[in-house]
Amino acid sequence: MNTQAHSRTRRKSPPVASKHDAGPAPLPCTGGRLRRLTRRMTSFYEQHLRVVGLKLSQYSVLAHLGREAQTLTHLADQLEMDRTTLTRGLQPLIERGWVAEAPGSDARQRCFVLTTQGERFRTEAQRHWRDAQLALEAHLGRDFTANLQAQLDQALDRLKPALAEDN
Amino acid sequence: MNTQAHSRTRRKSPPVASKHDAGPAPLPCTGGRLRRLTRRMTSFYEQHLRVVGLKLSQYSVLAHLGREAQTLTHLADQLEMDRTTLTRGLQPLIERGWVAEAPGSDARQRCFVLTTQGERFRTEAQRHWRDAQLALEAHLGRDFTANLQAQLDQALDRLKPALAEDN
DNA sequence: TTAAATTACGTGCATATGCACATAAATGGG
DNA sequence: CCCATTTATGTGCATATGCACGTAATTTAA
Repeated sequence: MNTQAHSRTRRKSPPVASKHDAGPAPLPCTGGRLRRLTRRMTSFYEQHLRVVGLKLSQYSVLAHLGREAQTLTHLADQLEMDRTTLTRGLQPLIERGWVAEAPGSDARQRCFVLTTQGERFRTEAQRHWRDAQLALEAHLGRDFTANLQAQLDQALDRLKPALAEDN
Repeated sequence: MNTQAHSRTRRKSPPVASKHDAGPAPLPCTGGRLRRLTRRMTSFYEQHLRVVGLKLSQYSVLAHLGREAQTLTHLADQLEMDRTTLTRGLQPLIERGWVAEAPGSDARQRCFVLTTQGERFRTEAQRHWRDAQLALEAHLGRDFTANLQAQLDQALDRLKPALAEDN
């Protein structure tokens, strides 16, 4: 399924370091690496979540929902994701009956809660998420993972003001 | 624009650790954090790349292209991204005249090169990318960034076999 | 109270992401 | 030389991502 059968045979012409090579060996881009790792990591989690038919993002949303209704914007803030992304991301969860709209105090806002069914489902999904998390930790090493996690959190924290700085 | 005005008023009921709270404070998910950080970081880079109308991913592709034609699959391998994602991602770059298709030895494969125009453009884009990278380093701290980078690379490396393990 | 500013949201657009499936070209046996 | 397999790629589908723009409800100011 996962066509990862690459780089098993050296290409015929050994990569000479010509100035106009095919791969100019780009300067290290932190953002690029991050995106790469995210792709792999997401794929890793989703191998476990596949049995419950969830994307990692969807699990994240469920994990942040509860029985107390939350505004779309509030939830988006919690998840630190774009509001409009969340709007669309909630759709499939609502259709599958895991999330429902609840009346809000303000006529403008849409409030969401986990349904009873959704709560049950989340518990099940959580087991698979946990498997993934544990598998990941086993694979990367406990300490390494903890370290990485801390590093990510710090970066997240330090990056927070940057986005709002010219507001 | 960035509606960061949240959590300014405590919810009426102080967050008691009730079992059914709105935000159940999900267990730490490395994948989730990674995705979060990627969103922010990407946004950071793209603030600088906006002037040249590039997404970070698009810059990444340009940065990995050269005058020597590369197969789609080969390029995808270099970028460690899905082949089909790249297929579509190349489209706008071709339309804008930065990338061109080159004849390949095999009738099946599509080969791509940077055009002369594309090379010029990439140089320009690279200046903005560099600004972003430097701004990032200034913001997070040199050492921190280097550390993070190393951490990401290690994770990337350790995660490589995992995906192919059942192949 | 009424008009202006603010707030909460939806939608269109352009990409990013990757899986399942389909196809054509190349290759390896027989 | 023909067929089964492998290889390189495309496409449909379902989401993810976020910006620009538009609108309705609410609040604020006059």
